[in-house]
Amino acid sequence: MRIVSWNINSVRLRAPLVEKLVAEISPDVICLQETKCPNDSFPEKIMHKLGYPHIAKNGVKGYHGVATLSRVPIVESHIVDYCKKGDGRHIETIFDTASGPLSVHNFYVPAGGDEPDPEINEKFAHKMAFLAQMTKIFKAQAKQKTKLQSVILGDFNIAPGEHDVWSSKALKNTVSHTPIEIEKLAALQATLDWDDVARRFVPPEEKLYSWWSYRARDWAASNRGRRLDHIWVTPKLTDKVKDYQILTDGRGWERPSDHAPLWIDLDVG
DNA sequence: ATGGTGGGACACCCA
Repeated sequence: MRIVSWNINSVRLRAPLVEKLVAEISPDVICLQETKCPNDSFPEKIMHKLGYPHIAKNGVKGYHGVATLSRVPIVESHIVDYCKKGDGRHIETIFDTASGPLSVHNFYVPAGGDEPDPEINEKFAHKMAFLAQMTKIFKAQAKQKTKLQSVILGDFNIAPGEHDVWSSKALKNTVSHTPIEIEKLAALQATLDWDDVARRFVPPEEKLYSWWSYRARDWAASNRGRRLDHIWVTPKLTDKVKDYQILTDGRGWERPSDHAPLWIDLDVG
C-alpha cells in the first residue's frame, strides 16, 4: 500500500497536480493538507475519475482543511476537533488489511505565527496546545502500542533535526525549529514509540527537506528548505515499511505547492 | 535586519 502525504495548498487550484502525482507514483491512499475548501465544494468527481472513489474530508472555508483519498474502501473515519476551534486539521481513516485494521491519521498542525512566545503570540500558543492534545490522545493508546497498526502523517510544521533545515543555527529562533517545538514533537513521538520513517531511509546527517518557501527567487538554487512534513508508524509497522521518498520534483511542477509530496510503501498484504 | 511570494475571501487574513 503506497500512502502519500501532501500539503497541496488549495485542492481546487491544484487538482491537475493530483493527476500528475497519480501518473508519477500511483498511490493507493493520498492524504492532503491545506485543502482550503469546504466539504461541499471538494472536487470529488475529479478524484473519482483519477481512481479514488473513497474520500474522507474535514474542510472549512478558506483556511487549512484535510482530506484522505483512497482506492480501497475506507472502513471508518473519525475527526477530532483539536483545540475546539472548528478547524479542519485532522481526519483519521481506518482500512482493513490482511494483518488487521490500519489507522491513518492525517494532520495539519498550526504553523504558529512568527514569534515563538505563547505569552505574546496566540498562534504559537495554539500550536503548543494542539501538540499537547495530540500527545495526550496518543498517550492514552500506549497500553496497546505493540499491537497497533497506525500511521501518523502530515504537515507538522516542525523540522526537528539539525539536518531537517538548511541551517540549524540560522533558524534556532525561527518558528518550526525552536527548542520548545522540537521538545514537544519529541514528546509526541515518544507516546507510541512512533518511528520516523524518513530517517531510516535517509541518514540523519544528510539534508532532507519537504518544504521550500515561495519567497525565494529560485527555490532549487538557494535550497533553503525545511522538513516540515512527516510520516511516522507504530513499531508493529516498522518492518513493513519497504520504501520512503520525498518527491522533490513536485516542488518544481507548474504553479506548485510550497510543499513536496512524500510517500511510504507499506507491506500490509 | 528586512522582505521576499503565494493561497482564499473580499479587504485582509493566513502560510
